Amino acid sequence: MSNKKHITIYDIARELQLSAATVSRSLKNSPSISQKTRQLVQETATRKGYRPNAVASNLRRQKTNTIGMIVPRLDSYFIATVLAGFETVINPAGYHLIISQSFERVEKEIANAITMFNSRVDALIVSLAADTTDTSHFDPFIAKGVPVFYFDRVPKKDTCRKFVLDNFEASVALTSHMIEQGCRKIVHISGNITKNVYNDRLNGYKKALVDHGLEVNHNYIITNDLSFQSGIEAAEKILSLNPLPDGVFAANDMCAAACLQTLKEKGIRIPDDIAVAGFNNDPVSRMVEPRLTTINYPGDLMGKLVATSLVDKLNGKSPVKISGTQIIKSELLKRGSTCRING
Amino acid sequence: MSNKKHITIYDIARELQLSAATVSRSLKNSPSISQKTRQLVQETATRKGYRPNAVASNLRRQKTNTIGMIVPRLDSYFIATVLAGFETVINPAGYHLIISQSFERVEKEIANAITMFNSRVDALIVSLAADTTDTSHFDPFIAKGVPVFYFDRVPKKDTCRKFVLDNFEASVALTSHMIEQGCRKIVHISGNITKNVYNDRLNGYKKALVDHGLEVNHNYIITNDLSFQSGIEAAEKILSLNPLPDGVFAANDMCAAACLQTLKEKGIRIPDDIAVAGFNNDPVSRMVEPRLTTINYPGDLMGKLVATSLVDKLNGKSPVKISGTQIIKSELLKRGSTCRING
DNA sequence: ATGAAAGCGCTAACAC
DNA sequence: GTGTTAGCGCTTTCAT
Repeated sequence: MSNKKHITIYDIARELQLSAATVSRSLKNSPSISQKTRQLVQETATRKGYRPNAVASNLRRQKTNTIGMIVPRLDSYFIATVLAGFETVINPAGYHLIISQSFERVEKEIANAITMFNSRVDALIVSLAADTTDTSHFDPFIAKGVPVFYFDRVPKKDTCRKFVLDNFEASVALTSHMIEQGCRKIVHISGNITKNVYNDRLNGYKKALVDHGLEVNHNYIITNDLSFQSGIEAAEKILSLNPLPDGVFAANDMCAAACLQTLKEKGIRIPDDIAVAGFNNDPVSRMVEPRLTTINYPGDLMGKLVATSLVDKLNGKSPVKISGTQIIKSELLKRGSTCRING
Repeated sequence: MSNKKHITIYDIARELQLSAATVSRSLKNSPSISQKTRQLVQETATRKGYRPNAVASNLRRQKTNTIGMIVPRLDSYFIATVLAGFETVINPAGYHLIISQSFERVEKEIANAITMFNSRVDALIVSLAADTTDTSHFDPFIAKGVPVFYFDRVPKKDTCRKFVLDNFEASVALTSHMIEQGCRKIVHISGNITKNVYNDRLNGYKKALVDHGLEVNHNYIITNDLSFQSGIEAAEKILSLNPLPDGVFAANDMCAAACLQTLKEKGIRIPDDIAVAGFNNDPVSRMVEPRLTTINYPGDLMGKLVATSLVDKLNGKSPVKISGTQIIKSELLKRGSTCRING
């Protein structure tokens, strides 16, 4: 913390011949203190370089005004936009954020949860790690009445508060669009299907196929970690399939883009030979050529919704909703990588 | 923080007919407590669901074991890799991280600095906002002996500890490579040149031109915010130049990629008509076609270096270095967007 | 090997 | 309008 001494309210009190209580009240502009005293205290505080000790205040108030957030990784455009939206709401409300990454591993997620709990965050926001199936490491928060909200990667159980995109509907819309463009043999590249987001996308894909009288071919479903590298490997696998597929729908843009690029390098024409689509509307979706058809995932909006709902709850403004799922409408962005008709 | 009650060491002490001091010591495995008592206390703590109150401990110890980090934005691949590297070093050392974003604005950076100070972070790591010129908002940390380390976007003054890439040398190497590929009229797209990173890149570009007997044409230097959108606008500006440039070196990959793509759409052949290069080795650099020549910016390594140096200092293992700059070697990645010879 | 007591800096009843 | 007092939960000297 420091080696040199901090100025405390006692230092100010002594100098002004006042009690610590008066100083404390003046500093927070309590109306029970005279204008004159308040101003005097505030000036003195500024002059002496007083900085309130939030640690002491937090201990005394039993509140930290800190919201903890645990996310799989920070290097995702979607997460970054959620964070941006989230902060714009909670900061004016007097809260700040502490962020940690699980790196997609439960053990780290558990460790982070413990740290957050011990730091006495006022609320916890979580998007689950890839291999998290059990969420009992968040139970202590619930038991102590600390709100735990999930977004994007949420648990199955419905005794919690969740914010998700309409992954299923988005996937149906996207797959249907590909079918309308003439695709009949569509490969789906999925992530870890124990996660709602990937499972819903997979199910939406299947539903659209069935609705259009197409068969679900299990050889056409590839599961990997949706990374850049996996996109390249998926492309190679796709090229080895017989008959050759005429569409690829990957569950994120990074993987879709890498796949598209690799297919092109192998001489496949996009979208004529194989149409390709992604998910998330990540900046990379506009970098590849042709641009990637994808689903707009409004992270900023999601961040704001979660934050607003949370702040309302922390301020006791909303009825205490322990559970409930808020579903955010997605938007299909039709772009060159799937549009055979208008090129 | 909570509405229901937390278990404290007093609860354990009462149950076991011990003093709080003994419980506290047992919990941290102090050798002055008998094995038997220690084990008993630990078992009881687990059974009762005891969770140490870090807030109280921090207040008492005058140390939070928390490192604050202020970055311009989180939606940058480089920053994300720095964070990943940083955490892998500080966590095992018993520290955790609190992150906040300045969104490239000083006012937010100042507000974040105040919050970090009041939260009594044990150290502060900063990469400056675009419009930060004065860094006096970090003085209170210095005054209290809290280490402040800068990385990437660092202040000019050398009375601080900094970690940077060899931006100047990297830029010289990249520009020279373009000249060797036959470029004679190279446009440079720069960011805010009050920032070392952009200023150094600009100067490296100029140096390489001069070294090769080429003239620095100020119409060929475009300054913007290096965003995707700015890349598109820069491309339009470039196409309006007479004579048409034969090379573009943008100070980051996102802008370079957007520019490359826009140029291509306007019928320019890359690299034959115009060669394009970026900076950072962001994933987008491998998404465009041809792939973008760029400078590898090892964020992971930088994060680890900063963290190691900081942990050493916090543990008193290193001589107290108040200042000093550590320069990290970059690497030129020659790719299709500039290579005319082997295409 | 264990306990008593003080105090980190702040806030909030409760007094007057 | 201001002061007194107690205490948030923990750690640590000093005793024993």
